[in-house]
Amino acid sequence: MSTSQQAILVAVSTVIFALLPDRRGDVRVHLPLVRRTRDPYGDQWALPGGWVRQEESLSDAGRRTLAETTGLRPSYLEQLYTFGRPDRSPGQRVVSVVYSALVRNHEAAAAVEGENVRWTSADDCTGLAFDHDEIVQYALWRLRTKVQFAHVAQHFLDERFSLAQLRGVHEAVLQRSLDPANFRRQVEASGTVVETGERQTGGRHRPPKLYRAVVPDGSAGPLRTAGPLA
Amino acid sequence: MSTSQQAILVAVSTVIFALLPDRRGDVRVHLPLVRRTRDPYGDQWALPGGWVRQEESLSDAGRRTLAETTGLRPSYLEQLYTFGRPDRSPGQRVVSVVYSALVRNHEAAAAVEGENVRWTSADDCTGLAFDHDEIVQYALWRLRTKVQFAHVAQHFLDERFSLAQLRGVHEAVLQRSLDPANFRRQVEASGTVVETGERQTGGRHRPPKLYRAVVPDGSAGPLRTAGPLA
DNA sequence: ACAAAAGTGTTGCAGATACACCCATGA
DNA sequence: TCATGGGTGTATCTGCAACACTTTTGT
Repeated sequence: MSTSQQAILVAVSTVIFALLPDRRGDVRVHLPLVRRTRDPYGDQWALPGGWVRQEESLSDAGRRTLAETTGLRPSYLEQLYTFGRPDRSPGQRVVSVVYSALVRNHEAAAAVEGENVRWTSADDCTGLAFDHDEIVQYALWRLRTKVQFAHVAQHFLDERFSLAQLRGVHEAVLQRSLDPANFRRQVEASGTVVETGERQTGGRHRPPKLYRAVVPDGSAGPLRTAGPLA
Repeated sequence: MSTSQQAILVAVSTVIFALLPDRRGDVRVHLPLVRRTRDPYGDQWALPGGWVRQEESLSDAGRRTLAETTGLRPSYLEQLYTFGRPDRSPGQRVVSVVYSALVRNHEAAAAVEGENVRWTSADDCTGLAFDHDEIVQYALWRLRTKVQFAHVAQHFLDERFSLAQLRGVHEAVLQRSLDPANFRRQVEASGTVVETGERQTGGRHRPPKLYRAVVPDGSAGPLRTAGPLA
């Protein structure tokens, strides 16, 4: 036997975060779920995902299955963790490589909401199929402990944004208010966003400067162009 | 088709770090390599690893294949990343879940060094089979950017250790010298190590206090008993 | 007594927080 | 002119790096 085992299936799942208003109008972290149609956990809600095909990369599989099930097309997926307990899927052995991404609100709107796709508040999202509850908790913990200005700006906001918008994003993610003055200085010191020279007019107040994110990103996985300490 | 694909193989590899003296006597980060006997990359050096069996968890597979190839048995494996480029193994599609661990010197000595197992300095370790060069670089980057007092103490040192020993470990990992006074304060402030009350006698100098690591560890992956911000 | 390493104190710098204050706009 | 949020200045606090200094052992 040159390759002693065959019967392990490789799947991908995706945890997609967006900032949407909940019933009370507060902006909170949400994620899309899909209803399962087949039997392990039939009819229950689960993370978007599917099988990895022979010739596609893991992240491509994540992108493809996400698009197929929800219509979402995030630009950048980050690998989160690989789950492989032998009993995590009844009947067959499945190893799931889980990816995570952030999407802008108008991209989130592209999701084909309906009978089988639904956005849920990430904090009270429970009772999912398989070990997906655990996966969501871990993804949320990672989001909150590793927020970076440029990263969040680039993926939750449009190309140009005001610092107030960026602050709003951080406040929604971290669930606490931040001092505008100190937030501004931190962002400026980080060097990861830069002024565009433009201003946002139209509000009933002084028009804010607009910024854009700088940095190619690739922060949290192999293939970094130039990692820290390198 | 209930499960559309079958032909992806799941493997594990392990990057094991130990602090060993190099030819010049300097303590440096080393890792064990095994010589491949079969053909993709036959005779070349590679990370220890093997196929995941049907009924074992991914980390158990890591433990087992590491023991089979090298004789090493680290207590705690941490998942590093999952590599799955379609072309990373010639001929067949292989997804490799990579784990990392730290071992004490006397544990490292348990490795069956010989014709087919060799410890190498991690920094000038190149020309490995598959994409293993890339994996080693990433593991090393993670080790150096995420050094934590308790974590390193627990896995590189014996149960009781002096702060000088702990400092020596950090200096070897980070490849620079550290101020003893500041190091002591940082460690004490971290609260992750605690005095045992004992002292180390026998050196030709003032006997240092001995410490031991506190904390259940489980720091960098799901299944944390109580993660930050929880 | 001396060497060597353990351990303590002190100072200066850098970044973060808190908060007072001024600025520009729409209504 | 006032309400609203944009934007600046500044005192204070906190943590860390640097380094001088004292203490305790073995020889």
